[in-house]
Amino acid sequence: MESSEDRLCRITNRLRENSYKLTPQRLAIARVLAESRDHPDIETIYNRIKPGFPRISLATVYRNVMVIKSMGEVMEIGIPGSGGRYEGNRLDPHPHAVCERCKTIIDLEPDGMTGLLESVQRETGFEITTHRLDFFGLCEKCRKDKKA
Amino acid sequence: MESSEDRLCRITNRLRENSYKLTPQRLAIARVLAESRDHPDIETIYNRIKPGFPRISLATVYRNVMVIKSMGEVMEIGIPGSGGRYEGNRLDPHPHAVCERCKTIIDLEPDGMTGLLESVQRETGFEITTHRLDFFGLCEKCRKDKKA
DNA sequence: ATACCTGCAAAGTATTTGCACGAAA
DNA sequence: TTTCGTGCAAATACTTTGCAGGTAT
Repeated sequence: MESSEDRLCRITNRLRENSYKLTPQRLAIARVLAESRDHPDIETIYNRIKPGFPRISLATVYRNVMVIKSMGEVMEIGIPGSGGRYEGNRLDPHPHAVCERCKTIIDLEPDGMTGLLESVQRETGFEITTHRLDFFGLCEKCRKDKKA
Repeated sequence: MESSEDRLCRITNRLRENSYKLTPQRLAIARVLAESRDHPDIETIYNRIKPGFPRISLATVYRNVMVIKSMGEVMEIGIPGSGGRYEGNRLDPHPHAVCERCKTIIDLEPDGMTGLLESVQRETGFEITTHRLDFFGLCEKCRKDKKA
């Protein structure tokens, strides 16, 4: 996996390329995305930034995550019954295991998706840009907690 | 594929089993779900019912889709940047091709997912209840429209 | 008769937008 | 200096909830 620093560099380069100004808030948001090994939602990102920027607003976080997403440098993982979750440390589509109880998201390794992808393009006539493969269920911890 | 009538029967039976009253509005919502070959959102369901029930409220549609979903008789397809979409005519998880421009959703046939599923359970310790595999891109029509 | 449902309006969430001031280039 | 970005507050969109009257069983 690319290092957090590499990811951050890449994001800031893309911001420059696209003539976005490198404000401290924007950089802080990019850093949180690049460094996160979990899959934070907007509010979590906001809370991680607040210690360094006590006056930052939620709107700024929304705006900048959207900017970075529009450049394709962060992926949104939408899970039913909760706001968007974001993954900025890797950009290749890969499967997730989502716990429906505690909302934990675990990254899985991609598996022969390419063959599948080609056959979908052929069958549907779609030009496929990305995909998602997510498994839903209960993680080990929640299985135990439920019994107790 | 199960016929719409079979699907509707199954849903009404499950409603009875769970002691839900069979109100005309509830039945109308179940029928729309059972008959839809597309993937309507709440408002679309509402609009399809309105001709027969001009005074039905959006809240009733929300409530009943939720009831039917809680019995596992309709699947929710969440796509980023739009409200929930619902699929009531088939219950087996299967892949979709989603057009990011016009939001059309096309059903695909499931493909050797079971092997993949087992290895995920083994690797993560999750108890997997369902999954989703969705491909995003541009449908043929939107590809042409974009060029024009 | 009873418990559940409905429509309406109000309240919640989550997210976006208008604006005046401030900061990056 | 110019253009863009920020924080704030208001607006929007989507969904849920409280309630009084109505309906299925």
